[in-house]
Amino acid sequence: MHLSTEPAFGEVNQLGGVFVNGRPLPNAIRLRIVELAQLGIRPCDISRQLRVSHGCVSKILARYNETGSILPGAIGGSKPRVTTPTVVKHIRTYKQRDPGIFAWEIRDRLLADGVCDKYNVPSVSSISRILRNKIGNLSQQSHYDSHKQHHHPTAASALQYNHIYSYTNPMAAGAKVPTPPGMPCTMAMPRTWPSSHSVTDILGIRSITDQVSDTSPYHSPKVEEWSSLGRNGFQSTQHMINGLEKGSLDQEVKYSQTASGLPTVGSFVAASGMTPYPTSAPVSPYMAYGTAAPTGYVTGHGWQHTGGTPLSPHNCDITASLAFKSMHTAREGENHF
DNA sequence: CTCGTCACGGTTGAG
DNA sequence: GGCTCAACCGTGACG
Repeated sequence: MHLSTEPAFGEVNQLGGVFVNGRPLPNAIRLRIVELAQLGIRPCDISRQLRVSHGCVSKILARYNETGSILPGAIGGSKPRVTTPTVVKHIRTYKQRDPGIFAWEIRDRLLADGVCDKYNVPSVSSISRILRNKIGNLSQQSHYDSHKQHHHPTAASALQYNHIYSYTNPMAAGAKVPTPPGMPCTMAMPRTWPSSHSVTDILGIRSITDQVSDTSPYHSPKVEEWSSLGRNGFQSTQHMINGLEKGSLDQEVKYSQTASGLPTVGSFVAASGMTPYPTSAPVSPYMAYGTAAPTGYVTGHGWQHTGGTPLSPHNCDITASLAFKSMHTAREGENHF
């Protein structure tokens, strides 16, 4: 995007829809795409209605069909080459036992303990980085030992994810992971590499600090991370709706399509209980993406019993039709160390 | 007209 | 702390 004076407010595509180059569409829109498709609306119509390129609609639907997830894949980062969860865990342990331990000593111990061999042992600098970035506050973090695997996005942390362009997504979007045929999964892993996308996730440390003061009107969604988070913690289904975190969805409401008359929007939209884009909404390009939408939509998808969970205050008729395919299966694909 | 695909310019984040 | 690079993104165009 060309920035003249305006920060990253997105661009407008040929259909008049707002998008941000390089960033995923908001979950609310992704979800709507899937829902409309399930209502029998053709992709080309969905594209026009939501003002999302048909290529994108096609991609999202294809992914949904393949993985059962509407979520985008994990962006950025790289596959841990040496600092696998196991390695990190050991490093953490060493550090806990001997807070004064040097990185090189850790390295030696990793070798000595057979955790790594000479080919995959992390460099001293890698270890230092891990110590610095991930295990910095051991004294306060030791409690993670007991339940790091249950670390989940709490309401508090969820709040941190409230960005205009936010996704909180506990479950991953996992496009890449080969979903076993006939086993659609909403929680597909975003990456093929083991367990977590980030070491921090492995440690159960995360989140808030990363997200905190982010005032950018268009801040990164960081879905990816949340995906990772979710992998460990999405058990806390009470916050989730169909793999989406309610809070984030609410926020996504802000994402907007510059609301002004969509040609056919009315009819289709009505079908799904969606209100037309409010034109009066406050005006950041991302505001006001149809207030009713996300919450209503997401609610009560199959994997949470469809019948209006406490989570689905706005439960709407679409619910049933949106039965997200066999949800819970996914974790099978997860690697543990 | 519809839809699958892909080059492109972009962002992200672990290493 | 900055760089690299491979992952992902949605658009737009082509067939």
